[in-house]
Amino acid sequence: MPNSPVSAKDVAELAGVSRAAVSRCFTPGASVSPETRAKILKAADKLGYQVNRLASGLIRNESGIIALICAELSTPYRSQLLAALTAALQRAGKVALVINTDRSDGSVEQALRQAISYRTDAAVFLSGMPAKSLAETCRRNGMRLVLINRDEGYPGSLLVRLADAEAGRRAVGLLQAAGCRKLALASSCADTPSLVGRERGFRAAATKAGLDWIELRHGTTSYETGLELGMSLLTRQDRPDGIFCTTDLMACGIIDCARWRFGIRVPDDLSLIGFDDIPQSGWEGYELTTFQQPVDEIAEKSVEWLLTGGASETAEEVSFVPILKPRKSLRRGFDPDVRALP
Amino acid sequence: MPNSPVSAKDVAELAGVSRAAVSRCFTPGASVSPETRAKILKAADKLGYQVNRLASGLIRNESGIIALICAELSTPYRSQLLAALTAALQRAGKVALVINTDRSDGSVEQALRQAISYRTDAAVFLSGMPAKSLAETCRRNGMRLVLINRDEGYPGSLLVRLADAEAGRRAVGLLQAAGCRKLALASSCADTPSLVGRERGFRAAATKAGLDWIELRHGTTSYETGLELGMSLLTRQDRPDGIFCTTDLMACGIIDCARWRFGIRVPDDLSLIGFDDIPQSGWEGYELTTFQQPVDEIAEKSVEWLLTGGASETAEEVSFVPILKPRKSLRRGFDPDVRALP
DNA sequence: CTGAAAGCGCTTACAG
DNA sequence: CTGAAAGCGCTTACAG
Repeated sequence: MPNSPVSAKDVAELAGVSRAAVSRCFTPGASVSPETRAKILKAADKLGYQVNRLASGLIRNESGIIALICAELSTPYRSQLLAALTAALQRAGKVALVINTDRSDGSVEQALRQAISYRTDAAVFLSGMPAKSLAETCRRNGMRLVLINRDEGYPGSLLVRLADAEAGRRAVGLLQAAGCRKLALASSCADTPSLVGRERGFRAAATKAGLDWIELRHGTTSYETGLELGMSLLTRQDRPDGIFCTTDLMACGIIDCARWRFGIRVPDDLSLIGFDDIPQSGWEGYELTTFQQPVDEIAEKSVEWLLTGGASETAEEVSFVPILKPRKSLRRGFDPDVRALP
Repeated sequence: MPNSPVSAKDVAELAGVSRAAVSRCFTPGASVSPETRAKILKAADKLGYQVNRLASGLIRNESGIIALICAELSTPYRSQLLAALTAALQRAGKVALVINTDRSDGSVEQALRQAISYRTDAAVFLSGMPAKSLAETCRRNGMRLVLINRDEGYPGSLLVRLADAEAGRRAVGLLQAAGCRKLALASSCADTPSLVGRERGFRAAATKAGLDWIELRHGTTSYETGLELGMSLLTRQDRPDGIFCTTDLMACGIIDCARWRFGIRVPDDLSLIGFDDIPQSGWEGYELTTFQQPVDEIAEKSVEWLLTGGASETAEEVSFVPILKPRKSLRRGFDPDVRALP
């Protein structure tokens, strides 16, 4: 029972070649003759040899590891993005190191230090944002950064943006078109760039349309917050009949609050638009009209950039526009031909 | 702009000590005098030094990386377990390499090979199961295995089990106590050890009680399957009034199907019990009575075993019993003192 | 407590 | 195409 994994040396001996030849055999593009390759492959297979990526990463200065830094990863939207990212990474022959961050101070910094110590080729931030100095350290170390749904990029990083404000703007138009008289903007206090963008767009459009609207922000970005948002909004004298909620998860809470606590019918008495298109939005109890985050495209694009891309000095940026996913939470009678709408 | 990360050598030079001293300074338990330690720490901090875990892993034969192998990780239950596991690992100073597996052949084998090539200290299987020969290879390489909700363990591995059959059994009693006349067992065709165990327990108890029950299995383990299960079950002549569904996700589908497609009231006309206790089960539209998987304890225990534990030759095993989480999907009037029930 | 030296498993110029 | 040799950044006996 050999307690040590087989190394290239073992394979070389069995195949009767040098360790360099073995190494070449597993290096794409290196030159080995068909005969030696065959001999080596045979020996490797027999011994169950796997290249030691720790060693090769050390020498080649490329570990093949990508850090995925993320808070609250069990949340529907996050876990979908995480799944898409790990899958895309795997298809590209890379591997994902998942690091949780929590609300505590220094948590993202610590995550990034972990990433650095494993010499990950890159770090993808699904949430949170590294301090500029730390980002600089990463870049010096040849580590690439992709920032998803963040405000600003850093030199040599990829910023993946979503047209959040645009969605907020469109929500106002859609709610109006659905015949809503009293609009509300519901959000959490998380103040992430995504939420802030959606809120801003809503405000801009509502202002422009000369509308008077209610605005409410509460707690964390969760289902429970949706419930509380619903409690506040739906007990008001001037109860809104059209709500744009910055997140599907919270919107589900509002719907449940409306339906089960107040008997308010969606969409008859209340129209609602969310954002994200989490799986639950499609469930029959919700049927939430929402803006879909193109999770797969985001993942695909991020990985593609990671793979190619000379480390440019400027911050690169890609933008996606969330696609409206019409379901049943907007009052009927509104024109289903969405393209014709604002 | 130095494009190479700082190494122990740089720190040693700046601090005026040997590279060995620097290494010791970052090795718990190694002997360094307070003065040299201070000098080194200062220099390291100034340079932004981070120990290269690739190199230390190589030399110490311990990478600090744990592979988490998992299919469909964006599913509510899986993503919760994944979050718990990564968090527990981080608290222990380890790091999680997340590998997706899909339904395709050889997918788990490939995942495990990835893990081996990164010389992960261990692999945790959240789903799927490695072939015995591969498991043996892992053990020879000093890699530990933890198998969650699997059927059998391997020598030197930890098997984490849940009392699935027990839950299935209790479900029958609870449904009976709720006054249900016609029971049904609803599941997917996934045939995982967990599902099979729950099904078996149900059957055993129903048989023992001399009950006649309907049994239906369908598709994958998903919300959509729940919908279809509902369609089949609720259109029957002898429509059941009590269902044990092996998974909350599917149970949510059944509830929605009953409520929105047939106007069947839960729990008045239909009682339901699920399994997992995913967050959605607590949402107001579901209020599903279910058995809770102790996700945090499972994660905690797994990591603890990973940290301690001489590699014993036998397969170790821990069992958890899922806790009944009473909500509102069981018909009222049934004794809320759950302890008194079967 | 400390440093010089050997070695982990690999890759990559460098000759041939 | 192939091998001998140097070197990646670290740790760990081994002396002192």
